Amino acid sequence: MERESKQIVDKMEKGFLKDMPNESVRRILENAMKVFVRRGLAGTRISDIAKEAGFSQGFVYNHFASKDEIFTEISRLAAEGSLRVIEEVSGFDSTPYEKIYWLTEVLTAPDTLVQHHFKLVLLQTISYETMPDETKKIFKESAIKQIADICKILEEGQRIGEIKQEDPVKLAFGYFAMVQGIAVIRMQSSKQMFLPDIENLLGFIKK
Amino acid sequence: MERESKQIVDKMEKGFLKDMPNESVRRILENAMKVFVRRGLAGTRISDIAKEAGFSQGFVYNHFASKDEIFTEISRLAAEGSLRVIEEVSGFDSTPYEKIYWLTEVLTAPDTLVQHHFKLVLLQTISYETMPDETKKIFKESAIKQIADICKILEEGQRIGEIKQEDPVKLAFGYFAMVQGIAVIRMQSSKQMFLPDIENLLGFIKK
DNA sequence: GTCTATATACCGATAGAC
DNA sequence: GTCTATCGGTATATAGAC
Repeated sequence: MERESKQIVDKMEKGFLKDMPNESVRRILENAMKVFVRRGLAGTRISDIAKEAGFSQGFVYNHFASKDEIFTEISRLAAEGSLRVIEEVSGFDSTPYEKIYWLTEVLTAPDTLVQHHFKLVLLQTISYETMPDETKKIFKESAIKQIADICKILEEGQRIGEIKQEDPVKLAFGYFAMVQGIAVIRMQSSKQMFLPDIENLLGFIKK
Repeated sequence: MERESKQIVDKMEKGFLKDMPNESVRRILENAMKVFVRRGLAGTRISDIAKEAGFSQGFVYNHFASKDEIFTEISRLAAEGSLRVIEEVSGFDSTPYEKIYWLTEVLTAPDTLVQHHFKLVLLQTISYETMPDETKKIFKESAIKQIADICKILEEGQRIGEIKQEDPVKLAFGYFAMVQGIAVIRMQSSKQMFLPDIENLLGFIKK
């Protein structure tokens, strides 16, 4: 179980790194992601990103046309990575509840691309009006697909009596509320984390 | 039960309105709170706040010295209101689980000061570096007190066998993760809300 | 009390040097 | 390939009019 979730996380991080035109672009995106999450979109200066990546301010514009373009690119990568995880787990040869269990392990693991996705979703949520239209679209579509994928697993679980008999959409929303909430708590108390075991957290889903 | 949670919410909103030096200040703060949550701290212009409150841009400076001062004042009010709710519920003449149940009802009710508190906490979390030092202090102290208050209720519940026998700190963190998560989901899908009943959500706490 | 007009500073984006 | 210098726009905060 432990090894399995590590494998998924690995596969994701690889997905993030591949398809990068060059090393500079990778370094900019990787560091921009960190800074955006610490300062918000409007609060992040190009010079902040440049500094974090170890470049000069002007250099960033050799690879990206604007701050929004960087942010959009990051959002796309994070959303794709996050979706890939759910698909990965869906394909597992195990029971629906086990799939959800693994998924939770991966989604709540610290310092992963998925965590960044959650953070970007939060950013999007909490300063919606200032977001580029493109990222609004990206996150919306990604959210719909995620809910749908989880629903599929939950419904299968209900059929074999593993999951509580309640509206699967409600359960899926509740599930994401919990996982998002954990991401928030994790950001707030980066060092000490006192959270119930996954088995406990999933109490409201299990039959 | 229904009436009770409405009463608490009412009491809170009153707390927010009272002690305001004058109507203009109240209108500015009330509208600034809305705008900050939609645009973030850095993304909000003084002119945005003024517009939302129906004043001119310059007028805001007759009552506040800076954007940070407005934000700090709002944070203080929200944190105080949120703490007052928990204290209110703690004083109820009912069992610990019932207290938690009511609290959840209040904390997840839409369009309340508590919801704004959650949103401001999210803002604080997701753009920490750009926050005034004063608000960092406010939210940190408020969070510690909240966790402590919840712990007290949970421990009492464990003594009488109503609450699961697990580290109460862990349960409290899990509880706040869930409630925060619900606030996020609520913001994302303002119209349709598909969430499991409170009774279900509290499954991971109840014995 | 409330608004309009302005200075001052900062940041995003460009252009040009090495 | 990377940096420095600079322009132009925008937002904060102030000052002064009604």
